[in-house]
Amino acid sequence: MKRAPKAGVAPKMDIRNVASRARVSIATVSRTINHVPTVAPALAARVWKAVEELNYFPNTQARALVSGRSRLLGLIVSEITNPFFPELIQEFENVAVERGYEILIGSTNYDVKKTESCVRRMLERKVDGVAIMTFGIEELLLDRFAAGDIPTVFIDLGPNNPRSTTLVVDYRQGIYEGIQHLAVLGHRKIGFISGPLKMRSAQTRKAAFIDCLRAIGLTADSAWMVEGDHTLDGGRDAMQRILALPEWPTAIMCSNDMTAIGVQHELFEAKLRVPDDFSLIGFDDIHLAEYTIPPLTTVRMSCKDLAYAAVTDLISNLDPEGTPPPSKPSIPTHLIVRQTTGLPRNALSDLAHGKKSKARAELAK
Amino acid sequence: MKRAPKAGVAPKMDIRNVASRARVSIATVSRTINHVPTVAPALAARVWKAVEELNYFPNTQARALVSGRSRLLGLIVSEITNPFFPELIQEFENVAVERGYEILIGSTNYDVKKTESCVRRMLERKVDGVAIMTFGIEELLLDRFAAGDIPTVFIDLGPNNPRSTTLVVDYRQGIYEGIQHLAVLGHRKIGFISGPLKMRSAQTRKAAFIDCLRAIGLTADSAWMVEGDHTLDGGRDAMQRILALPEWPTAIMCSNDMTAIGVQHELFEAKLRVPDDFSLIGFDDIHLAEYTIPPLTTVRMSCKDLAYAAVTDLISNLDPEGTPPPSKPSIPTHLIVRQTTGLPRNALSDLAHGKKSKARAELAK
DNA sequence: CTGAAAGCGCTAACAA
DNA sequence: TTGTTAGCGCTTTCAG
Repeated sequence: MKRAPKAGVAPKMDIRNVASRARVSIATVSRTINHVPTVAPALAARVWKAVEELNYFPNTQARALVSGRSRLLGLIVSEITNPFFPELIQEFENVAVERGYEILIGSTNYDVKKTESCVRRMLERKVDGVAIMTFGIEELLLDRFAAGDIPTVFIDLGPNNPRSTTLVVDYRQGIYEGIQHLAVLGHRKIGFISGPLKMRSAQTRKAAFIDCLRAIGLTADSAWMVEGDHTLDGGRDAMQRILALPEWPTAIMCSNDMTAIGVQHELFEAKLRVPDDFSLIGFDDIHLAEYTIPPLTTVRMSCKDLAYAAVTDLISNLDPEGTPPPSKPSIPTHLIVRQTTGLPRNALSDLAHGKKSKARAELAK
Repeated sequence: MKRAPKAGVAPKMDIRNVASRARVSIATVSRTINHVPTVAPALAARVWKAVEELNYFPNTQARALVSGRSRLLGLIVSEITNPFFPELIQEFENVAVERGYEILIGSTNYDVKKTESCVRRMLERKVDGVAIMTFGIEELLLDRFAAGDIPTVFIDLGPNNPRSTTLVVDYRQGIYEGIQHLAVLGHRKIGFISGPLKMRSAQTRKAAFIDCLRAIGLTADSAWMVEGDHTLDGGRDAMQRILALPEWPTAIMCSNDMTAIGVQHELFEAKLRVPDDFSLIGFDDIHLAEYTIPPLTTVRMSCKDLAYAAVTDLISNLDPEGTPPPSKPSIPTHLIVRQTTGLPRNALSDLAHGKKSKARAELAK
């Protein structure tokens, strides 16, 4: 325990201390710190030296108060316990921190009360911008932030507001690849477990599914399209409902990976096998997807891309001088084939009976 | 689009607007808002009315600047992508928000650079307190916060500092139950996959494992105690190392659920079965544990309890007038039996040959 | 019980 | 180029 010159508590460093130690005015310190170019190198050097020696760093609150910018970014997700979001949060945080922003996280849990609380907290803390990554537009969110004139970035569909940008995800590509993959394997009866349909992006994914089915000449059977809620429990319940149906599909696409994991579980409980009895495709490609048993075939949507685009858009919307928001390539998605997809059940026996020469032909590929 | 009297942007409400509308001084408004009891009810009523009408809420930055308290709580976790932490974060956030605090999340990813960045960010934002839930004391964290005189709460082992409290988790109980459970099933060769041993709590859990083994008359075989890193990949790799051993244990305890899921995956890839070839016990009981295939037997540690205790301790450490930190019950853990534990492999055939009468006796229970 | 006034630490005119 | 100064919106003495 070395004797410290200063007694335990840090001696409250402020800009004035630095100024006097560097023998300049506080304005010069401020300029130096903020990299205003008009500071004489000699002075700047003295200032930085003092900063080092005193281990000074500016008071964020004061800065925010006077500048009106908090350097806080809001990030609203639907459910922090869905592993997709932590992955997204991590990426988001990385790039935000790198740019000098802190992030405030809010989880809506699909709950109106919680959503309102999120919005209010963000407004109160005066976030400079907010990313709404709930994959579901809630008018609620929209209006409140628009009213506060806070830049926002939404997914899929946002307000038509200059302060707001919209990230568009190309769901269709990945879903198409998935369906194509199933079709090649011989599947003709494909079910779909959607997200909560009150969310726009759940509808979008479902619509994409239906379109893609049609594109390869299949039609969607509405009995096989059931609504989930993007959770494990939801996936399990949805699968239960499908199993209660008089006729079963041979393959199922899920609106996200958690749903698919719930389905796998239900199938396990029902002593049904994946992919022997049911082929299964998820969506998101969370890290866990590689570890399910068997490993999940899924559509990858890069949360890295999403996060990067979100932060970038937000920040460029804040710094008017910054480059204008560049062209918006849509976030791509594509299929990752693992082990939950295989031939439809009975395919082999059907083959043996020569019933499906077409399937055999495709198998041969 | 109704014509708004005010043009789009909110007309920058401040305490002065409220004051003039309520025909009182700003000091009175401040007192009212802060529930200082000495405000005449009549005035208070006028103030609240004005607040309502103007839809006013105080500027957090200004408040923080003058009061020196940011109402921000830091929460440092080791890895936000480990599902245990989002569950913890959610609980933490719930109780913090309820008490009027916002939280700043930092994820260290077991990385020194990132850890330092976390600390610095928290310090810069002037958090009122910080919970270090990394399950691993890093001297680093300690010193920095102690120097800043910021209240902290650690898990397992923290600094001996009045501004700092320590949450103690009763690992032993749950681990003991787990080992007992395995022993009753007839397991005698039990392996352990720890967390990163540079973390204190990983050592603690391992020590608890060894002790419990001894307590029921078994001894730990050091070859079967391998180091993991609390991740899926780590669990998989650790299991690979175990499978490379000349002799295998019949059961494996893991230091957390992610490790166990990694193990399950590796076993699946190796065409080994759980629990037929290996019994498996996890730790944490994340929601997912119920959904693995087969569902994971694990030791539950309530992240709700943890989060609640952490926030409570922190806040009571901030409000000197608040109740002094109450007695510290340790966070309990206990076994949740699901389907990854069963008889040791060959138990049945051994029985048939009458080799293990002892096992038979226990089976009978 | 209430109001006037002095800052909290910093940035951004405006002068020099 | 640098320094002086006026606040940012709020809390908190200190008088009244």
